[in-house]
Amino acid sequence: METEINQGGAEAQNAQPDALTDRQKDVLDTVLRLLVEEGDHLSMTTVARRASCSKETLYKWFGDRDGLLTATVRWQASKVRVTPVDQGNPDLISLVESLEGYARDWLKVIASDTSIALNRVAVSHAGSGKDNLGAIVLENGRFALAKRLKPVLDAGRRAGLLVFEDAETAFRTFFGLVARDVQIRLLLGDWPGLTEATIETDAARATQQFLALYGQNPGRKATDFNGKD
Amino acid sequence: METEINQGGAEAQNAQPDALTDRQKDVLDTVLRLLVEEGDHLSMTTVARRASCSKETLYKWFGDRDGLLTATVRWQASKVRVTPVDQGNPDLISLVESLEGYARDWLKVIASDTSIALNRVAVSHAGSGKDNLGAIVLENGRFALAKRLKPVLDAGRRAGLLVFEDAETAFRTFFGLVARDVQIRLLLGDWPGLTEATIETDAARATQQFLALYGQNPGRKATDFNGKD
DNA sequence: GCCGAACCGTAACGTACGGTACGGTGCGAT
DNA sequence: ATCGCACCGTACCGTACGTTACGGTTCGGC
Repeated sequence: METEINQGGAEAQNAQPDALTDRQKDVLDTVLRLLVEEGDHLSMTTVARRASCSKETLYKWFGDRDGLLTATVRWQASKVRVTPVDQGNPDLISLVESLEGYARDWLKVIASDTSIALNRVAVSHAGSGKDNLGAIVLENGRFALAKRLKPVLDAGRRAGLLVFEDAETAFRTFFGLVARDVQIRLLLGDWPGLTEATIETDAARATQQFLALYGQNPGRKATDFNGKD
Repeated sequence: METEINQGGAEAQNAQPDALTDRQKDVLDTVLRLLVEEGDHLSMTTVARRASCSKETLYKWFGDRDGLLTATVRWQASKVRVTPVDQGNPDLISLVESLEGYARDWLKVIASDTSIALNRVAVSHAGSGKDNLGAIVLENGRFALAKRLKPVLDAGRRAGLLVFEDAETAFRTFFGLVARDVQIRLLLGDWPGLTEATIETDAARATQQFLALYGQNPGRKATDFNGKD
């Protein structure tokens, strides 16, 4: 191990996930596991023991506790990164499949232990602005989803299958129809009973509802609320 | 001051908000203000100093730190309790007004500093199950809204204005259309730009969308997704 | 005027934890 | 062989904070 993640000497800085040693990734995976188990309550000593490394190494690599947490969030984010694929001119079937797929994946993500744990610590830290965990989580969660979904929406509009003025507003409606109260309930410790089966039907229902609102449909004046807000 | 809130001697217990002295309410209001200012980071010493009371009194009244936080959440919850009014046989105008009103109020609540602070601390505590702050917040937030809204939905159905099979599912859709990504973004420190004006238009948009999905409308087969999920 | 209860302010205690220092080990380079 | 380096394990330090203890003050009841 020759490189330190921190730049600038004494100050803890951000770590590029692609510049991580395998060993460092192991440590961050341990932190993730620990976060799921005991939330933000983890101590540097616990991390060091569970990761079989010394605290000195932790501080050398990640600067301080916040740096370790930030690197962990970045590391998890880098693991789920997906490249958006622009579909040229979809038909209704493929559009529905696409939307349902995104809805399914999103529900699976927000219902996963890791996502819940990460969002919890990010929410806790969002209060006192020491770090920007909230921004990172948001950037790799909700905003990343929007970036991947908007090309699909635009393609649907170009193909005449969707009617909307502002892709952002359309996306946020889709987001609301998919997530509903699930995420906040999970974060607050409630268990809305998300199984594989309900995720499937929820994704289908959200997609159908979205199409009912934004689908090209001569019988309904949808433009009343499809504009920018 | 003669009564202690705790029952059972050494253990910290829950406090009925209606059995609170004015002085105790003052203290809890101070805690609320402090929570907004510095989040979960508040210390008993800070509370005592800001509330001009002794730490001994805090512990006598509320048992321990968690008891104080729990009492604070309960106290805030008791302040916003509203009695649901069952409307007999509404017309479309009053139904729309009702729904828009709930949407407006809900958006105002989740965008308020107090709600954000309270939800943040509840989310933090939801990880390690020491207390049930998450359940309390949920019970007085999302579930209270459902309890107040369902009579309205049922009345709308009885009047033939709404078509749905399960009120819970209909409510969750309404919830999703209103809240969308607002709450999670606020909790994570993002600022989605909720002003009085946008809240107004958002509430109207959500209501229109909800009516498009669940409103009685001959031209559209809505029952495809209006069932129970 | 006196007593006791409730309360304030503060000092004190114990502990947990973030952060640092230091001795020891394995290993590649020379 | 041995030097340097990255790392492990652990002891250690300082501090912040939850919790308790205690002396002093106010105030209602007799």
